[in-house]
Amino acid sequence: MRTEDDYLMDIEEEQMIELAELFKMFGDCTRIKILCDLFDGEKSVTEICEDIDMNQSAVSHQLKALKTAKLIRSRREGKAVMYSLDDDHVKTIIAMGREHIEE
Amino acid sequence: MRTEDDYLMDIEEEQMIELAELFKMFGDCTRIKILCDLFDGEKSVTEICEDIDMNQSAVSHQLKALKTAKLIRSRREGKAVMYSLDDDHVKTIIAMGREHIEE
DNA sequence: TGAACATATGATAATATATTCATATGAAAA
DNA sequence: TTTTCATATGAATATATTATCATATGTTCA
Repeated sequence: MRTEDDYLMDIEEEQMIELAELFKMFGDCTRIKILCDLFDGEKSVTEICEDIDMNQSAVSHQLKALKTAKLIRSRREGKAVMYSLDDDHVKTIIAMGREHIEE
Repeated sequence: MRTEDDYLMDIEEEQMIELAELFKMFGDCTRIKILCDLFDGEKSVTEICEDIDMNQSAVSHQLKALKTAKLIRSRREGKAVMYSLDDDHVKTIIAMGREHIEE
């Protein structure tokens, strides 16, 4: 039999998994660089590649991951695809991280 | 020759790596559970194991990682070792994460 | 239409990470 | 002082993750 407690525990479990998935996005150097790069505003894939000095394929793969996590969004502009931050919390989270490591 | 630009880039690079390392700590389900569990305050390893339903060895390994990242601290009390959060930013970072996933 | 540019994607290989098991260390109590 | 309880740790295995390569898709312009 499934008690209400079990149910609540599963909710928490689910949320923990989601939280971990989210923070995983910040836990990779390439992705963090992309996010920070987008602090300046919307940028094309090519621009991002140049800024963070990474090849196009690697960047595209990570952009996809960040988009799936709803941290960035994209729109096409001619040949280019422009990416930008899609969540105000991104800056806050990274700012908190910076404060932590600066201690 | 090493220009000042290179130097500054390396600083950023270093900080990005540190940031990613930090967020990696939040990017694992077991560790997130441990951190959230410690929101209640100081707990022994045994308590944590029970709360998050994980075996002692796995928990100890992750506690070590969290401690190295300076997110938690420990003190011995008799046979037990008590762990607690070591940084105010932890709660804020997780709170921001929660807000993100609740949208 | 096809050449040129920009981006995306699947497969693979290299690397990193987490859990488990066995055991070591450390403290307290019998 | 040896038994028991609590925690830590090294090694091994299993799994996940990332970058790279080759190539596909999509867009513009000659």
